[in-house]
Amino acid sequence: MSPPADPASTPGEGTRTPVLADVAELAGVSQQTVSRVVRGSGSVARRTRERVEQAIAELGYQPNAAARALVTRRSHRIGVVAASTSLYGPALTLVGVQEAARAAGYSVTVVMVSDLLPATVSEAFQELRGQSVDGAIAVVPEDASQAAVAAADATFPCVLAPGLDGAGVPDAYWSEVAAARAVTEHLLDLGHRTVHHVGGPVDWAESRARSTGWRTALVEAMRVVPRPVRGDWTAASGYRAGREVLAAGATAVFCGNDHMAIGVVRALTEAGLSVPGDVSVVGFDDVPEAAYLNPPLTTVHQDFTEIGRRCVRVLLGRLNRRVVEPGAVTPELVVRQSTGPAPVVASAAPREDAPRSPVPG
Amino acid sequence: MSPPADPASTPGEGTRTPVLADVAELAGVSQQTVSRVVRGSGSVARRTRERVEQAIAELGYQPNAAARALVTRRSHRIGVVAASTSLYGPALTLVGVQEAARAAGYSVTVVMVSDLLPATVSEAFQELRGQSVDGAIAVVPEDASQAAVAAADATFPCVLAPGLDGAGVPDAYWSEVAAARAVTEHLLDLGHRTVHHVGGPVDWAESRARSTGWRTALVEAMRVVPRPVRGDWTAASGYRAGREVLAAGATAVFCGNDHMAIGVVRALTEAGLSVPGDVSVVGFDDVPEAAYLNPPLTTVHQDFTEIGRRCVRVLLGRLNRRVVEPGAVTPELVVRQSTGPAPVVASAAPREDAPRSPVPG
DNA sequence: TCGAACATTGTTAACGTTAGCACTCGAGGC
DNA sequence: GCCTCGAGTGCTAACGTTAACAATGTTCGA
Repeated sequence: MSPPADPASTPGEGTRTPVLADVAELAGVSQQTVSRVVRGSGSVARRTRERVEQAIAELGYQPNAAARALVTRRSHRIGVVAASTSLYGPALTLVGVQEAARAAGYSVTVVMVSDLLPATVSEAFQELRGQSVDGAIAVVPEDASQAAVAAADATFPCVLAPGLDGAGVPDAYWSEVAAARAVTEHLLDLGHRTVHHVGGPVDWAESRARSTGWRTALVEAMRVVPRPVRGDWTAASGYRAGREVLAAGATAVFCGNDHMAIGVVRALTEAGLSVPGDVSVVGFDDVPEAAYLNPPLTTVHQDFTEIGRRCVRVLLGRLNRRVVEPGAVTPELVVRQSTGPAPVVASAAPREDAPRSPVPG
Repeated sequence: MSPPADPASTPGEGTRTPVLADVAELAGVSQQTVSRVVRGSGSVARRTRERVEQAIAELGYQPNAAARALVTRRSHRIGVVAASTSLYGPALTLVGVQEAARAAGYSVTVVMVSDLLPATVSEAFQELRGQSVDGAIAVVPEDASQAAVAAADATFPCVLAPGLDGAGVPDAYWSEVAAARAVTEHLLDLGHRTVHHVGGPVDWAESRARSTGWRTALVEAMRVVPRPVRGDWTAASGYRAGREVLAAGATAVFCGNDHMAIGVVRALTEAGLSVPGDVSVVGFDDVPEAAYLNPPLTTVHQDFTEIGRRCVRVLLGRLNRRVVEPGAVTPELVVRQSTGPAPVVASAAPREDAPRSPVPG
């Protein structure tokens, strides 16, 4: 067999990368015609087109994005500002953004921020503007970013990840509130007198939505609302929080995310309590391994990828001066084995069927 | 109080974004002088510089990246090709890449691939080349990508994530082999007669490195080498694999990553076995929640972020025609509570001190 | 006092692409 | 046969920046 006869695969060392003019010369047409073929716009005779296409293939020509962006004022690139962590939610949202952007012919430039100070986030947006992206998505669903997004939006189109669209509270927010309510009610239905809460950082909108849903359900059912414990999304913080709610005598704990729930379960187990025998624990997000934990975790499933896709849809709509409604992605309660009936308090107390009476204190 | 007197924050609707010429006119100098101030190169009189800087601030000028890239032939942007999943390792590596790139004044464009076919990966690199990035990093540590990277590297500088530098086997590979050996020896030292293995996809270099280390340790200790079971990194696949090794009567299982280990532990627990009482399980990667699982998982810690940083260092070095040795990041065995002494086989058998003799069959 | 070296600034020509207009044909209606 | 129309094509001027060179003064040693 002879060596592969693909000239494009061996550009040599001194060879300049081909430009429009090279293709034009080889095909014996003007640059403009080549440009028309490349962009697929305007009318080009079939024979000419074929000749040009062959020349392109032969030279391995690829249009220069910078030059195109310069003259078009469109880079076909969108920016994403994301929290530097590898949190499950943001990571998956990014996947969705990628997917949708690529499908629409856009590439994605990511800027990660290490902290969530307003200044840092603003700076990230400035950096993106400097990179001449067409628009940006903030996957930093933080309060801090809200102001930064609003400010940056004056300069170039920006979208906040959960779907907050500049004004008004996003549907996504209320979906999470509803899901958190469902979780709490599920626990109450199991006979727990009240539900403790291990929330995420208060400055995350998601955190607040979940806490709000939990509190609302409790208040509506006229139960005591225990003081929520705050974590930072990590299992380590969940562990610490777990020891706290343990000391508070909780029988049911709703956690702001699955990782914190893992930590809570650990703290409980270490103290000799069984989940769900003694204490029920619920997470949020439904990380892929949630179903395989010990015990399999009851949690709320979220379609983060879809959230990312919708962000792109909204942003791309904005670029074309259209307003696209993101619509809500409904999170769904997934009951597994970390939740169960409330433990019978007194040792030999007869099993009550529905201990639904308002708590004494 | 009067409204804030910051003209930059309210560019209005019809205002064109300012360009070099605008700044030059306002400052009463030539474009070139402004350019020099912006780039910080060349010599500019102090007074002139101050005047220009003020004009820049007043106009909120920001250089146009596209124009700069066009003339400089440097976009100051690097590309990353990553697997579309939100796997812990790649996600964290990306964080490291981001961090280092940003520190060096580069921004990062990410292309995610949904599958790992050579054609798909090659296409991703082509797309990046079209985006005129200065270089690219493959965080798709897959065999398929290796060829694609090599091919793309002919066109523009590319680096493969674990540190494979075009030729030769990377240090990173051997580090993983060593770590896997350490795991296996740890298990053997605990008295297990052999160690079963739940590996990742065979076409991942990491997978093979880990499997190789495991096999080597077993062979050196003259133990039977059980047929490894393959998973796909997910807990679900680990669960299925767990049932297999269970049927094979394993007393020690080394998993290719933590998530599969979670699945294995689940399968074991479900079958009424205790970990580590009946079976010891080890993971790989040390995801943050590993320490809080039930039981806390013995695993191998990896500094993925550092790997990402080093990739950038190597790539940026390449851009400046320097060869930078990535160096190896040594993974470290973290012993927690999922590993313990081998169970005593016969009910009342006297406890052997070191059951190190070669296995019967 | 003169010229050389230097610091500072300006002028001009790229970089690779696309938009806008102008041009050349052949076909078809009158 | 003339005019109009449209398809197909080419020419020219941007887009916003930087590199290379040229043109100023300015300073300093001889």
